[in-house]
Amino acid sequence: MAVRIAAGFAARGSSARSAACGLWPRPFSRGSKRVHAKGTANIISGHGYGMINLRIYPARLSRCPMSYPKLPSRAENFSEWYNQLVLRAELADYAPVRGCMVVRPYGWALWENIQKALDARFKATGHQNAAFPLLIPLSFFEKEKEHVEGFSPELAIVTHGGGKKLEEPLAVRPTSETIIGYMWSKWIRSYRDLPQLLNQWGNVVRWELRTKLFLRTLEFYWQEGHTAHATREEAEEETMRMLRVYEDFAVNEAAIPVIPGRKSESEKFAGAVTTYTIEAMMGDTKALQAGTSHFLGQNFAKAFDITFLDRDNQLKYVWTTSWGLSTRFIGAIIMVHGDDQGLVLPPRLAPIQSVIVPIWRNEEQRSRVLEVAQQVQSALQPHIRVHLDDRDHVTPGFKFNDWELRGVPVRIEIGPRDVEQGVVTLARRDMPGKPGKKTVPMDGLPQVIGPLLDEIHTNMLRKATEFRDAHIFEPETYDEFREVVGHGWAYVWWCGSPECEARIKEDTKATNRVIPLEQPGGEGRCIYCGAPARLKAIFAKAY
RNA sequence: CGGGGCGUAGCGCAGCGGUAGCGCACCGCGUUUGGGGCGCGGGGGUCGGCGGUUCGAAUCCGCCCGCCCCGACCA
Repeated sequence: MAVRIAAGFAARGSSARSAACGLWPRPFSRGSKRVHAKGTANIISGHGYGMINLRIYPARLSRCPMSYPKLPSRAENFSEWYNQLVLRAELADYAPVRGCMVVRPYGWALWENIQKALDARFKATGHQNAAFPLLIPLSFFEKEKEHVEGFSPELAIVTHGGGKKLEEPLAVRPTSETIIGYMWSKWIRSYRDLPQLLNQWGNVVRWELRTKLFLRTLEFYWQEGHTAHATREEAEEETMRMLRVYEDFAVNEAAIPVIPGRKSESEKFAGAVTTYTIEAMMGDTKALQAGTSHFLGQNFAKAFDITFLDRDNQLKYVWTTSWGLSTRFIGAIIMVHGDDQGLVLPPRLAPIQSVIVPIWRNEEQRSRVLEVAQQVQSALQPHIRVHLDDRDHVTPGFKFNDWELRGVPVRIEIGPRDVEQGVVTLARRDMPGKPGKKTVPMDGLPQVIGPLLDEIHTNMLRKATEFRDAHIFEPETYDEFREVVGHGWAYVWWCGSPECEARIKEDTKATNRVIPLEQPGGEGRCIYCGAPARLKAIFAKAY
């Protein structure tokens, strides 16, 4: 069993400060003391996070830390646009450790709203939350062959504790199938103990080589659901049920259209029998796996000896599933909806759903306008997450840009003219400029704002869907295929062979993203080899 | 780890042997405020680190550390 558990061989000496990144704050770069054995993380401090359920939307966001000339446009450099937007909107920042990020209050508030929306759905489908430890005996990873092969290269390993070398190294969890499997083998005796329907909110560590804020960081936050069932059918149903939960969440909370489907053998989770995904198209047409649900069969049951005595008095292995959605999803929200002005947050998840920007010319107007603004704030507070921007050291124009950068769905402008007439001016983030502006009476605002947020949600979903559909192509020939994966997705017949996938990847960088659940039926010819094919799959470049 | 680009004020940069600079941001005062206002004044630096060359190093040389992009691996 020559399994080498190597933690990331962090690119030592591999170059770089940023040319491109010269534009934003750099992490500390000095005073680093040498780390121990190459490839091992030595001391890990757990990152617990509390279940903070107060409704924090920062009472007063600090001003933009950077000089603020404009964001690069999406068309000119999508990657730069993304990096700068995350920093400027104060969603996250680089941590002193390569590949790690700090999620700032505004970003965390967004994550909390994601958590709330998902958690409610998990509870509604019968799951309970629990917490398993961050540290897992290294030996656990050797029990399931594919799992160890998949995860070994990216484990962070703790070798010392309390000043001494540990007898058995501990892995910082990259996912919790193993530790949960171990516990289930203790807890499960009979069919009466099934199903086990658990979920955990937490953080995991995977020693990735190439990182990007939210999309791929060494440590990330997520939810991992784990269930165990008496029968295969029940476990398969669970896998699909949770896939549909993710789909529902993406569409109805985040306004992100997704394609639910199955992953090919080469793309599936290490240790799964079948992996399902919700696949989303980003604004640069690249694909992103936005959530996954795995049918694990009896692989982990056998590795961890999770058995139960069934009604028929036979000892059987359980059937397990796992499913997860991570802070990566925030990256999806940014890249699906964002525009050249900045974030466009889906109203149901936005930390601040509406911001009030008061406008005045002199002291007298200031007090009058502010008073009205506060009344409007109070009137809206029971209904929506509203923030009054009463900063007086920046101009209204600055605030407009600032809140647009931060993606607040609705801006409420209140100036002397509005006060005079008993109205407010609303500006929609999803419709820049005059078309998105309208004047409404102050009185009816609480009744108007809810439907407006819904309309914005619907409009965002429609736009994202139209964009996606306009960039899904059905090439007939391989030449056409090569051409379209440069600027969109290719929806094509595929014979099912891993070799064709591998060749396509090597040739075009496009991978098999998803085999949609919804299939046209019939038969075609594999886009690569021309053999008879019964499946249509989506190939695309991906994050 | 392979290829490329880099490290000077919070951010972006100039300076490239002779006292550390500019723009933005920040602080104060005034004036402004319906789409990133303006003026005046002010604070802020072990020039990534260590060593070498030199009368003198941000600048030349060596080693190290770190960052970003592309590639191989991935939620």
